[in-house]
Amino acid sequence: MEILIAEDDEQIANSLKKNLAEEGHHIMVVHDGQKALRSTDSILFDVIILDWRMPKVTGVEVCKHLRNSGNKVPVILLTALSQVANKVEALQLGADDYITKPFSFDELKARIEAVVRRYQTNEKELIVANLKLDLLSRKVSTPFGEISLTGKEYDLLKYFILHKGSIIGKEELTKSVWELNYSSGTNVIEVTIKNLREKLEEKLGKKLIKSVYGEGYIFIPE
Amino acid sequence: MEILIAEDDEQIANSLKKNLAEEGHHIMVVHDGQKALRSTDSILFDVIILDWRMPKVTGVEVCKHLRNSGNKVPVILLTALSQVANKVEALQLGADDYITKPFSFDELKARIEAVVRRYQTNEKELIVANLKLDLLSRKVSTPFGEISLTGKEYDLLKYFILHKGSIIGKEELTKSVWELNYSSGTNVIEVTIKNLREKLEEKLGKKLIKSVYGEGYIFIPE
DNA sequence: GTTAATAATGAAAAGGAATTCATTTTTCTT
DNA sequence: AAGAAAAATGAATTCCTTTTCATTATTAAC
Repeated sequence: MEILIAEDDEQIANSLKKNLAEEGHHIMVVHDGQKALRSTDSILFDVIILDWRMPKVTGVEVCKHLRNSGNKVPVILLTALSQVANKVEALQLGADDYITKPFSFDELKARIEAVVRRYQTNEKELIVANLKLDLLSRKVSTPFGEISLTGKEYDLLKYFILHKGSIIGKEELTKSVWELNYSSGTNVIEVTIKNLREKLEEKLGKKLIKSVYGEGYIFIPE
Repeated sequence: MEILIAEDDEQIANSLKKNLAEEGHHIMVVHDGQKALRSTDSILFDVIILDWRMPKVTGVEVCKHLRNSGNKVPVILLTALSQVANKVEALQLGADDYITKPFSFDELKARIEAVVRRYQTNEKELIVANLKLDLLSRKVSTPFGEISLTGKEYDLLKYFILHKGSIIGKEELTKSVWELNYSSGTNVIEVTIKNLREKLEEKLGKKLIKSVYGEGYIFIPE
């Protein structure tokens, strides 16, 4: 798992990094909220541990920014015992959990597993390579930002992702994506695929949908 | 909301019942784990508060039983400060959260709202009265057939259902449903609500969305 | 290299969703 | 009861999505 730790106390940060790395996770540590936000712009983490009090941008502000940007990565806040009232605020602002210092590593580990399990078993996201489809909001995000797709483009992309690695013929697409709304004798499929390709390539810089002459298309994410 | 409290300390139980009832919730209190399990057999709760230590069946055992039966109702465990190691166990056994005594009512209230919100938004369907929203396909079905909604109408209905029983102001709707696409100085909210009302009433034969003059709207499914 | 079949492209048209507008109705205060 | 504020309504307009169209490009067969 990719874990981001934002903690300005170096002793705590190092201890967490060491213990979590021993569990086989990939850990990135930053020491202020601004760097935390910058990291989330280009890396998809599985969970983020945020200290409450940090220089420049507080943990709560980081969390708020993530949620406002539509980023649902699990967030655990580390808090001091005195800040009870703020815990209410934190949960309301979108944190998945918080832990009160001092805490045991086992406790943190269990909480990480719990929030990640809830996140992963949502089955409400399709993640492939650098693409993440949120199946409820129908938003498509990448490390380079969100891709704005129309309804048809979204349905088409979802179909491709669910059948990645397989050649999909045009007739299959008419039945599965267009359903009853398809008129034969037009090239609406080619046009829609072209538009989807443009949007994906603009963001990801590579071609994910390949043509197979006379047979159809195949989605290869890498 | 229907809330089950399983707590053998009568003082704590009564205090929680009183405070939560004042928030408008329906509270059932039992004093041991066996009665808690029996209650869950016949009542669908929105959330369950379980004390860790209880006669006959402990809170952890109740939780374990629920999860083994496939019951995903949110569970919050109340624990004493000394029982850190068992907290790990509790989360791993499927508790959604726990609170360490002593705690403030505001903290409990916030955690209840957080786990219930996650529970409600985790499922792929929202079911309320005669309406069922399929959150993936965005189809709305009733016993009398499917209701064809536009994207905006669907988002609006979903928001109402997620906040049923609460008055929702127009400004809140602009921020939550329209987000950045809202132009002040128009009556797009009123028009969209009117269109949604028409479709719901045509199918269900009753008015679910009520106006509160000068404040906003409230969704009451029954 | 040529030809036919298939795919891609730029632009326009069609259709539907969302918003705006003008007016009417309802609600609350006085 | 009257007037102001808020909400609802019918219809039109605007905007966006989807499809259609004409043309060009690419691919495969010969």
